[in-house]
Amino acid sequence: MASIKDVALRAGVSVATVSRALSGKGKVSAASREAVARAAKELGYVLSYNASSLASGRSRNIGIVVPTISRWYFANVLQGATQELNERGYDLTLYNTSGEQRHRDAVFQDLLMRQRLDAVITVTLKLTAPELHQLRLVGKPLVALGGLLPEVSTIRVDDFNIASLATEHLVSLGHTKIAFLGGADVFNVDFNLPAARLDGFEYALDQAEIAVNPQWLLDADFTTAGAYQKVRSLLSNPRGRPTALLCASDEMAFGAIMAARDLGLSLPGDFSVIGIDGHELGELYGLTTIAQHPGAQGEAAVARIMELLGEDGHPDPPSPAPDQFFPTEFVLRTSTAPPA
Amino acid sequence: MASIKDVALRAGVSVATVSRALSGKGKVSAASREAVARAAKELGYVLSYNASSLASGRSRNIGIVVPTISRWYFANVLQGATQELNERGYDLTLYNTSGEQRHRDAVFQDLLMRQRLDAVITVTLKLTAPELHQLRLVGKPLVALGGLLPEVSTIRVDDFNIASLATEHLVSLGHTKIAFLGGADVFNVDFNLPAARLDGFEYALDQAEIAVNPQWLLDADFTTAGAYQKVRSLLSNPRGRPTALLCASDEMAFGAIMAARDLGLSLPGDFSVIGIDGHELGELYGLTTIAQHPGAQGEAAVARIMELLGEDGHPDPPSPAPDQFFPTEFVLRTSTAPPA
DNA sequence: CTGAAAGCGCTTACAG
DNA sequence: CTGAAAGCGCTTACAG
Repeated sequence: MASIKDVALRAGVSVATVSRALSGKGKVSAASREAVARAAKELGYVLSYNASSLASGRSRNIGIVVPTISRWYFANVLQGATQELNERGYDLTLYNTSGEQRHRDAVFQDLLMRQRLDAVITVTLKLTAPELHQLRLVGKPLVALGGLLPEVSTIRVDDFNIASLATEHLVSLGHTKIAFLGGADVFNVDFNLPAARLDGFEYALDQAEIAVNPQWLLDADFTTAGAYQKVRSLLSNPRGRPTALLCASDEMAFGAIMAARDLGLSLPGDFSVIGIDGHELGELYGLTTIAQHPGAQGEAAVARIMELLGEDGHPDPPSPAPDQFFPTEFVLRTSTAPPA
Repeated sequence: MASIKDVALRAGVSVATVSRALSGKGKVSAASREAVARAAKELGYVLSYNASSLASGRSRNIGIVVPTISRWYFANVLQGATQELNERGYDLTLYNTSGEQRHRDAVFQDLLMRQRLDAVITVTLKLTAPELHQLRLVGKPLVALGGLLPEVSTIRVDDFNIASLATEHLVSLGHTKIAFLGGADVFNVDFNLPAARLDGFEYALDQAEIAVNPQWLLDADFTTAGAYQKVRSLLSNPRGRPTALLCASDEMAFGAIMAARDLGLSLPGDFSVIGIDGHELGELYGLTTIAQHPGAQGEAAVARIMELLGEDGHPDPPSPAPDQFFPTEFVLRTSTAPPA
């Protein structure tokens, strides 16, 4: 492969001039610039990122750490982040801790440390003190998506408020027998995100002076199948069942709807369901939900990283200021209605 | 951050010895090895991958190019690939062409070319001649997942056979009025994968001497919602409807099942559905399907890459690609039964 | 088994 | 505006 020397030789200038011409930094005469461009093109030259990074200390490479990939929220965050990074000419190095401590250790102790990254985005991961310390050691910008980390730039939705709003919607429809399906701690994702949503739920009920039935506070594993089982049991209790349910994720809400239908209940007449997420399938299910746009969150995380890197050459999408919550959207469909 | 020099100084040896001790290559006395290990640990030393790569020509970094992330198959391929790579101490650089030519060009013309990778995995992408040429220029091992590429090591399932098997299953149950729901070309994924599955379908019907009804050959966009619309129309045709349907993906099969139910049909009594994929949700839907284990495919792609890189990481003389089909699995559940 | 030294391919003060 | 040169932090023949 052609190196910068070959280009310099062919263009009849020094390597320094080639570097300046190609990077656009520093003054270069129009003539030199053109000669370099031509020579580079003729030789099919592409610069070595390793060499460039070593010399300049900048990698144009962002690391992103996720607890899993094959779940709706994370796949969509990645989708948004990759597109935005691609747009800016950055590479993305993907680390998947897979909820396994062994993988997680490997990521934080080895992979992340190797100075190949300009910055790091963590998604829904509660870093331990040693992990945070490690990252600080490396001295790279860090943005946390989906949860609060001490002294770290964070992008997140207002889980408490989302759950409270969803609950208020059910209450305003006239429901008083309302259940909550939260998520158990999975993937080492322990931001108490489920807890914040549960708090919002209880707060809204409290405001409406509706008693919380502890039997109707459930947990599943954030999957459709897991929710199906729980809700099926919930609705089959011979001592009575709720008329409405708030699910902490849309995927769980799908399972809830399937369970209700399989039991012969008609929706929303017999049973109202509201989710949280904004999953594409929600439309088909007629699911009322609160959309949180994970793709846009991924983009926002990248935009914030670029700000931190001082890379403001691009018209940044309106990323919320550091201490604001990422905006969400109430989507009314047909899975919620007044109780029969 | 501590550099190799600092370690050498502290351990009282040369940088060459440090390099050899830490990499495990070359002879080093036990005493030196130990001194180096201790010094490195005390200083919290991690080597610079950029410098290491530049000097050695090896990156311990694999590129993977996907047409999208937020679709079941791709998310699961990535899940498998990241875990396997993590296990081996490799980084993964993720490129998402997003089905947009602009992104695709950026990936192939720029990002991929920058010599930061040891090898490349492409997923369900039919590379153009220039793209293949570019990749060859870089001279890195290449593995194609999900489709056949000329002179490229390939991992793929036998789409023709899968579709044929699924069709035979319906035929063996006694169905003669069988429809097929394929996938339109999306994401620039144009391996004629849908075509291969259609061919298998038609072949099996032909073997059974059952005529293909051209009205029952449908296309959707591989999404549940898209399939729902198509199947709803299919089943509402007043001139008669099929008693069974083969869907080219499980996600589409879910849409088909939802459509049939919404029309008041009972499954599988009135209508049998079989999918292809092995999606987790299939269990909940009782979907009979042919599982293709994308996570395992991702792992297999990584394993093949490692073979191509050779044990010491240097490309071996190209051995003939072991062009076997990736194994799939027939999963019988309750969505298929003899026609009423 | 070990070290001095060349070299990987760039970037960037520095001096002109 | 331009070039010579030092340096980024490693690896790896080469010679002991």
